[in-house]
Amino acid sequence: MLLASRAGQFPNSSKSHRRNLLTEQSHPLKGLDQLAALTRFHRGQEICAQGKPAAYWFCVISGAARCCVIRLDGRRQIVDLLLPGDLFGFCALDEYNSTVEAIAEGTIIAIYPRSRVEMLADSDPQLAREIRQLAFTALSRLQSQLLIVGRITALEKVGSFILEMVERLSAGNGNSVALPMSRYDIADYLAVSVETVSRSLTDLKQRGVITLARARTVRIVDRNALEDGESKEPVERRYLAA
Amino acid sequence: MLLASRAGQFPNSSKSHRRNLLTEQSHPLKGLDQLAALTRFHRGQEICAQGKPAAYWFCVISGAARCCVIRLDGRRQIVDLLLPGDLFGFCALDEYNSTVEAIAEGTIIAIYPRSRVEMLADSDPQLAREIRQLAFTALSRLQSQLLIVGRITALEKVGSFILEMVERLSAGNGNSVALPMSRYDIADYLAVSVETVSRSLTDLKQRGVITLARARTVRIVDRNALEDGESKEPVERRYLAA
DNA sequence: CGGGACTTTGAAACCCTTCAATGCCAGTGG
DNA sequence: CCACTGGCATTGAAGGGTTTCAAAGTCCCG
Repeated sequence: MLLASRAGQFPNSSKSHRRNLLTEQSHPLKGLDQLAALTRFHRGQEICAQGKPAAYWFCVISGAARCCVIRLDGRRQIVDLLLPGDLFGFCALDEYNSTVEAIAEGTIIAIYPRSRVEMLADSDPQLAREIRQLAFTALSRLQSQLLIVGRITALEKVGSFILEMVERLSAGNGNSVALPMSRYDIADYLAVSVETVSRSLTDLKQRGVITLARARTVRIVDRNALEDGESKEPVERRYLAA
Repeated sequence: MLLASRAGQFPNSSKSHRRNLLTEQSHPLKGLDQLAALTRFHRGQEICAQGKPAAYWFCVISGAARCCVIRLDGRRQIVDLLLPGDLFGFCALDEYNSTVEAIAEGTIIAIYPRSRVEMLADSDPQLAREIRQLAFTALSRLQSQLLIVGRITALEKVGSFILEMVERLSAGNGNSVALPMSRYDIADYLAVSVETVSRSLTDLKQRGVITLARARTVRIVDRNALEDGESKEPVERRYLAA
């Protein structure tokens, strides 16, 4: 029943994918693989919609997605960037309070029927703990974003954004990233205009802090400059902390 | 053991309070009352600290608290405002990633030993669901804040802030609030300067959108103006929406 | 009644948004 | 194969909003 309606909603889902990907890729909620419907999404395709019944939870297997809210004035705010391993679809009420769309072409999402997972969690405390853990991870993602959006200058926002993306997409090591999202996405994530994002990147490039092989390929040259972006007198602060 | 160390850490906690308040006040996690240590905090007093082991979860019984992070440059960002009924202290790792301080004098917090609550949740699926629910509520609080901080002008930010505070402190009905926090707190919550907060409030007052009986007593006169604050041509927008 | 924290107001400098236009790149169809 | 189209990215200039620095005003509590 649930599977049937889901198959109708997400025509690309296939069981052949499942066997390959869920065993190859590392992802949380391993214990739920038999409940997961793996589905492939096109760039821009909607995964779940604000206002619709919150019947599923989702996990990014590969690719990327944006969780966004459209304001009354038409502006879009991205309230979460979802990368492989991230669980989403949580909401306090019965309806999704945001819309999620795939960013990368061919983004693969594991779709879990919420009520069945919750029933399973009722009898499996370990699973319940994993779900809590993933919710806490979502909380800390949002807090990080709030800290980035709360910075003063756009240069700081873009700098922190690059650091975060390198951290999350390169698994901590490495200094370069292939950003999956457009300047528009970055702008709506940081709550600044597209032009400002572009200017900030150009600025960072000209200062020798980053290089841009192609528009979306960022390499960090001077990590300290990015990290110190938060403070105007980095040296002073370090003494205070010590 | 846990109780002993806690009593040392929070000298104001008392069992006499517990019996009165936990029965009088409505709060979540009713089933955990026997684990809760009710503690009273002074204005500005620290409830939990960034970097310390995350051994407790907390619930605001009365008063208010701010969850904040200090940046390298010394600026403070408030990443959550905690009001009666809000659960906090969740974190993805083993240490708190933010510091929580009481805002109102005599704020009362229920303190739960995390490991014992989690053990209890292992054997009580209903409790596990309640905790998840409260975590999702925390997520949606954070998302709301992100939407407010992501607005363009300070006037919009302050306007949304007032609406949110009326909503959360007056339980939805009523048009006036006694804000428990200072302009500095509001500024750090909205990521703008104190002066801008003050100017925005003055501006709203002079436009007849709100009145300020005393500095922290806000009454909404023209709710539409606040809600339309997201758009620059409120009249136009209304036509669009219709 | 005074001190201290909180709040408000003013003016200059700076940053961002907005509007406009150009440049870049890939995919499509002739 | 090439021109064309549309989405994405960059750059420029003007205007407006916010920060910052400075100072005065207000309120509460001891």
